Amino acid sequence: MRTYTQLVTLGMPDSHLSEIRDLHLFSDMEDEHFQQLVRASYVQNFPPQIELITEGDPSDFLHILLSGSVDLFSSWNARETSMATVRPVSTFILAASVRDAPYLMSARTLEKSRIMLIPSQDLREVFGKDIQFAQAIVDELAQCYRGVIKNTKDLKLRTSLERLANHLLRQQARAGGGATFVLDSEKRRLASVLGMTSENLSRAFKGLRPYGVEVKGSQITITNQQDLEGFAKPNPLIDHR
Amino acid sequence: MRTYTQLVTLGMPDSHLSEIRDLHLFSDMEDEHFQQLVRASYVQNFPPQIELITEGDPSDFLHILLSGSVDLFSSWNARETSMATVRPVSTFILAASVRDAPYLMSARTLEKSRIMLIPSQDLREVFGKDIQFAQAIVDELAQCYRGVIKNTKDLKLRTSLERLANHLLRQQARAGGGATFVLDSEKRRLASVLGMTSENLSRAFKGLRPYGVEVKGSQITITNQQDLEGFAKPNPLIDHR
DNA sequence: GCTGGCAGTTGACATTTATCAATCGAATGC
DNA sequence: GCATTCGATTGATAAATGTCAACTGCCAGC
Repeated sequence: MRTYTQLVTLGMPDSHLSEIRDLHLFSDMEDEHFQQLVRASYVQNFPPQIELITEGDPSDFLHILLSGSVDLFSSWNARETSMATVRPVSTFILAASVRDAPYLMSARTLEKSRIMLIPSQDLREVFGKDIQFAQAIVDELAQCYRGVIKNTKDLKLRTSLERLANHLLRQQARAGGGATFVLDSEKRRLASVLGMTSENLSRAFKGLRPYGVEVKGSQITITNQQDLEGFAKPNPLIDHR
Repeated sequence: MRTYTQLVTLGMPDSHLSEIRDLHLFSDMEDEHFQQLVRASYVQNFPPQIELITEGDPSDFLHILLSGSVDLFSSWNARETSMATVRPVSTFILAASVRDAPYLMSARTLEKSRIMLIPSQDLREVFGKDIQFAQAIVDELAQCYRGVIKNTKDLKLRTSLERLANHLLRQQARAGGGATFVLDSEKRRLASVLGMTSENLSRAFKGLRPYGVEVKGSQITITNQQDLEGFAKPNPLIDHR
């Protein structure tokens, strides 16, 4: 297996390698240690709709999404919810890897995706001897933690209409701040991420019309920024992402 | 201020010090580094209902609750919700400290509490030179992260009745597993933690009566363990705490 | 042993959200 | 070009949850 691993790794284009090296997680670590991680890892292409990991399974690899997109989701009692969307270039399930604990979420590709896998064991080994890397992992974990806390506040303190309004404002900002932008996920996934049904999302979009939100397919136009912000009341302690 | 700090620190009873030393977070670190942290820190007693930290403020200290209990809560738009209850001996707002970022939650004492405060700056300094400590922080952070993820799953995948049922099962287990146990917080706080109103919690308790839950004040008796578990469907990927 | 205050409960009602079924509409395949 | 499929929408309805007001019961303080 290690042989296969190396073969695949050798096939990794330099562009990807340097992109990974520049990730906050790796940028400050010793070159030798980085090489050690890369040698142990491998890169693979996945088609859309492939379940990469299943909640409850042991966490053998830290995953790094190089291109494409991945849905993190969870199930219980025949219900399912989208927890987050991973976009390149970033890691996912870091917490499970460092704790050597079972995954709490499942992951599936949304589109064709290129993913680097670092064996959790190697991750922990390098972690133990590279303080810069340790620092970076702490930073990344703390950021993830804060992200989930913000999400919890969003869920507990806001109605679904308010969550949608703030989501649109965040997405608008990420898209450059223009009045018109395009939703980056299916509406039913968006509904699940926001903790509602897709029917309810449809109605929520209508409910935002009085505040200056126009919807045409997946294209959103905010015709009255002030009104929308007045309703959404965005807050850096919840919404800054 | 440092003088005051040291004075207070010197007044810390050894029992507390060794208890802190045995905390997972500190147990493996160099003695010298531990001493450095302790010298920089101070310990203080707070009466009940004191707001220790306010969300949005810069995070100057890592807090360690030595005795008493603390409520972590958040507000938005005139609404408020309890995010978690901190019980001794454990840390809180670690993520904000290591990131040097503003608090995302406020904290108030629920009862008379003894709290140790470690300046975030010292924390980060020692962190940079003690790999064991770094390791422990990563572990703690990862655990916190996983806790919040579980909470999010609880909120998004379960109804309030199901959340209450599972909460009772968890609390029962923590209390030793007997059929009768006592709730460890006010019902209105419990309601807020579970993401519901206190009126709704009252009705939820009634709704669990058919599954063998008897309520007398804050004393709960589970008369039919099987029925309750059959309804609650507890799951280690959500409920193990 | 009153009595005021307060957490908790209850009932009536409003709002929010989910469910189910039907339909629309754009994209896909033959 | 037409049928099929699937996501999205809509309407009707049900269920869950929140709100408001009144009331209960217990405890603390005089």
